[in-house]
Amino acid sequence: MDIQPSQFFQLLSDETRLRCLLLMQREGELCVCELTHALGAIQPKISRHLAALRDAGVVADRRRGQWVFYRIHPDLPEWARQVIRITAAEAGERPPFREDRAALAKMPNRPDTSCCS
Amino acid sequence: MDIQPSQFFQLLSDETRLRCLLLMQREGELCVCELTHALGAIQPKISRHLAALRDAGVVADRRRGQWVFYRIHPDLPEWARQVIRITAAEAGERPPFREDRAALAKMPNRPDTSCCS
DNA sequence: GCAGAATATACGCCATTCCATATATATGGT
DNA sequence: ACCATATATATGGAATGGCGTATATTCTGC
Repeated sequence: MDIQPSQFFQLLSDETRLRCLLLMQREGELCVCELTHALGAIQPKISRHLAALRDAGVVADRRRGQWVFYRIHPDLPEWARQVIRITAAEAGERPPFREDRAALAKMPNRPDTSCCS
Repeated sequence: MDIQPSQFFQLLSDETRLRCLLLMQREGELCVCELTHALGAIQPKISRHLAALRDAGVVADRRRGQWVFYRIHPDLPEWARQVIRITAAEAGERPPFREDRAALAKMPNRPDTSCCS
């Protein structure tokens, strides 16, 4: 579970992937439909980008019922976690990242809260 | 002189650019021929990547005689400098970054030292 | 088993990026 | 002015990457 710096940065270079990662950094585990709603994107687009992050070991996925929850991989090397943390601190209060969190907060029927686990 | 995170990461996602940046992080100012020698790359390749970094404000250039020296831009935002620093600390002792420094150290007639300034 | 919801993948298309070769520009020494 | 060195850019081709649409898979509730 090692990742080359250039590959890691390549994954962060896409705004959709970066928005997903920063959202996970703040919110913890999120399912595909939450990310889809928060970013205002179509589902295959989110799934495709999450697959890229998963294949590289940057995020981990966990199925719970019909939902699949993604989170920053617990075994992600510390330097990579630091990069994500620093970026979240810098950009987290600015568009489009701030708006992503706002949209997520307003999402109705979020799987975590709407139903028993 | 502001840079978007995704654009910054896109620039770091190319190994040639990353090697140049980490080398500048360690060595300070370097000219094109030093980077060309250290990476074992052809000159237009190095120039092209340096131009991309310069156009984004990630590095600054300074002409001194027939040489052009590049360095990490002094006005680069702190979060971006941190990302570079963290990456240098992580990868600096591993290939190919370690070898780049070794090759640079063995380079004959480096412009800084071979001649009066 | 079937219907519907959530997620994943396949496909074709377009945009971007990287490359090496060739050429242009700038500087210094004579 | 001329030549050599250092650097920059232009160009065309190959590879990569992102996109939306369509479709496949996986699960839940019945």
